[in-house]
Amino acid sequence: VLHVDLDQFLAAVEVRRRPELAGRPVVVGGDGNPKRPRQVVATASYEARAVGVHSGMPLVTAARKCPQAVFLPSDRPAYDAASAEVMAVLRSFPVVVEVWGWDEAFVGASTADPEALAHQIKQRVSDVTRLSCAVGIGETRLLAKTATGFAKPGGVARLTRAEWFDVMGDRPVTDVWGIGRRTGVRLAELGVETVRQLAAADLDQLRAAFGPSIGAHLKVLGLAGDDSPIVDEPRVAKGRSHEETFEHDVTEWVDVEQHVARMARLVTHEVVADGRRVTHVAVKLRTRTFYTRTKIGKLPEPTDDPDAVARHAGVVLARFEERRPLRLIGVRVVLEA
DNA sequence: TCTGGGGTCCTAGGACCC
DNA sequence: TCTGGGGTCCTAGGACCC
Repeated sequence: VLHVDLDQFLAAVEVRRRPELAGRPVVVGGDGNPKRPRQVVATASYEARAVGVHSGMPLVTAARKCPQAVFLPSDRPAYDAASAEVMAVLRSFPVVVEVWGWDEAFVGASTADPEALAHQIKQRVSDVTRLSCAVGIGETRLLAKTATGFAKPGGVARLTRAEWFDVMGDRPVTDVWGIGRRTGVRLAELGVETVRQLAAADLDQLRAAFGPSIGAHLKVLGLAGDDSPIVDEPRVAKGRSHEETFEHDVTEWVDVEQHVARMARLVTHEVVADGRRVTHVAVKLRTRTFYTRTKIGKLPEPTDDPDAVARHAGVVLARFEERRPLRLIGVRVVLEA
């Protein structure tokens, strides 16, 4: 398994079309205006990261830490296109390519010299797209993905099963891809803090605490992952969503209704263009205090009619009893298989 | 650090039925 | 009718990822 991960992807795409930005701290996110609140960093260039700017940080904070940075709006179509370029390069090799988001892919290959293949991939991606990437190599997705962390930026690294515990064994479980902060806290309550302890943890205890599926999965993660094959079948979308955080809270309920109807029609148009039909529609609301609730309703029958989805979204919205000012309104549709 | 947007998967629990 | 067990469908919410 090779894991290919583009370096500072969004920032790199921006620098590619504006070469004068090379070497400068670049911060991509929101509408590019760091004075406006309620926006966050999508990607920071390495120059900006060097002074503490990172993904998820409010733009306002990033501007304070790095006033000399160039702030740019997030340009989704540009990143979609750049991502497609990179994936096409990967598919030009005799390998299986499993796309994993905008800027990552797992590559399944049969080769005696994976390092050589990794360097060829890196070289061709660079030649064709002028974007750089890191490549991790391993016997499982998790080993390859973990190796990429050591390869960044722009390198090649390999992590074998045999090396797993030497490298990861004493690290906190949250260093493992797929284990977040919450699970880290719950594992700590069971006395499991390191990757080595997770690998040795009692399976029944994990299952009792996390459920049969997740419990077993956690132990597998502690053991460097399983060797489930890389597949290149295009993933069929399960749903589509659109949400907006407003700079100023939406206080009038009629405005909330209009936003919900607009977003419902928007996402329905998008999925209908892909030949899909909508089975459920969900509405998400978030107040100023970050109190967030979602309600979902099933349509009487699958539909491709944006107005029908908008009407049903209105019915779901009406089930919310509290009508406080909202910082976020969102709509998600679930798609017929 | 006053906290985006777009996804996926899993679990719990209630309703309902036999 | 002081009351089992199993199954399915549905919604709410948690958790994680990029």
